[in-house]
Amino acid sequence: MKPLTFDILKKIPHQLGRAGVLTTPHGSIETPAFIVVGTKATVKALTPVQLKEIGVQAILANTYHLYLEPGDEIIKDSGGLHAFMHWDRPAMTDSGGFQVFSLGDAFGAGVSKFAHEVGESNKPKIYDKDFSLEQARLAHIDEEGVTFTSHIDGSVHRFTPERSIEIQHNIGADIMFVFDECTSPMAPYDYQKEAMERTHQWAKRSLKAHLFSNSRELENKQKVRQALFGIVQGGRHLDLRKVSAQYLGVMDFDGFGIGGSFTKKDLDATLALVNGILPSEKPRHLLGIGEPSDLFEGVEHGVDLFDCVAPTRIARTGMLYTSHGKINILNAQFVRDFTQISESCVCYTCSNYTRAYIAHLFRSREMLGATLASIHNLYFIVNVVNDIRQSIFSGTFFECKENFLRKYQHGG
RNA sequence: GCGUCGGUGGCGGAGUUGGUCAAUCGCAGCAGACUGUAAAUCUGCCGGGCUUAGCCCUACGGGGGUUCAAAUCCCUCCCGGCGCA
Repeated sequence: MKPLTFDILKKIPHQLGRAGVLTTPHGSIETPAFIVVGTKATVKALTPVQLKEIGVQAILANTYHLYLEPGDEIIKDSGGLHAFMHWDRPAMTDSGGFQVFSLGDAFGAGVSKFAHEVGESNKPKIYDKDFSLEQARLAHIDEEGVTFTSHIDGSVHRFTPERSIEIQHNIGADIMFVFDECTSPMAPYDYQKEAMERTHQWAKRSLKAHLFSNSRELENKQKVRQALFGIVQGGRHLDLRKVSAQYLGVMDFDGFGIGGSFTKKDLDATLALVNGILPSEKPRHLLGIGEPSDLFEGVEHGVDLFDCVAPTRIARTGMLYTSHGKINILNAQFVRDFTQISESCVCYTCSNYTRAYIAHLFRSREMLGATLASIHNLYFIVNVVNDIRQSIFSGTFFECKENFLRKYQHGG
């Protein structure tokens, strides 16, 4: 039996995009879908009840963080991630692969999921000439795996593909990801290639470890309920992306993640290429990307699942989505603004509170501000994707995209 | 009234063996950033003006003085705390 079934219900004509239903042991996910990030087995500032009220279909937790605290054994002994955090809908775990990047190459370097075009400098946070980023970084990579220095207490830990899978089995999410290496967009071509090849070897090892564990579980007559996604890498180079999609696409994964860092310019081309190669009957998850405009591009080019920290992270610093673009609620102009955050939004926050009130909460550092802002931003993003889904069924994807972006990007 | 300590930028509070002081730092304020969460975080600005990695004004209760040079020393006045009458 498979841990996952994926039914494609409707396609965007002449495009890779589609709408479907992904069914997991904890229920189904209507795709395309926005998966909410809950790194440490909690979506920051929100309760599961609030998440459900928003319409969140699934959450994504993180192997590295949960391994460090509270420890995957504790989660296992508590009955697994779902029981531990009281979340009964689908859940996924990222492998810790992204931390290879964020605690490694990206450490202190000011780089992230999106590379900026030339002209916008990525200013390193550390200017001291004698300061070695190489020494300061918290992750060191070799062929076998990655050695991490805990960002919490400085203790040293070792992740390999096999170890990541073992930890993810303990955590027990419905969908897991292979342990991969996410490279910096600044890295040279040769390194991107080397890292991609290493990621491919790790994918094989992850899959093997997963299947081996599964076969043992089956002998014990326990039902295997976890799915595993491979992760396509290749940085910003289309030739590498092609190789990666071809290499992983034929492997026995339940679905695929698309990882790495992009520029706004090369996201489209990369997705079109990769999703044109990956087997169409399996779900594809664009890892870590989810600004509104990215969602339209992603769906158009065949992405089924997204996750992104942006809506919750920026919410906690007072940045809110509106149909006319983002606003910083801390700006002076909102102090006496008694309208709702985003016109015609029917989320709990917009239904009951004014911009002036949210501004007051943020200015006085009241924690409810983070909660109300997170509710709004998640509702906004989740429903952008819901609207996209509906537009696929009604055959109006491009009208939907144009209408949304015209208002969102130009304030019209 | 006498004595004593103190009056610094919106606030708190450094600086008072004179120069490297438009003045540490914190708060408040004004902006910016954030895309598989080292993030309820981080960055910049924050007396005025300009051709803003720099320059020019006005500034450390008011006034006067000493000095090449004063927030820092002296005189005087005003205000506040405390003590004594």
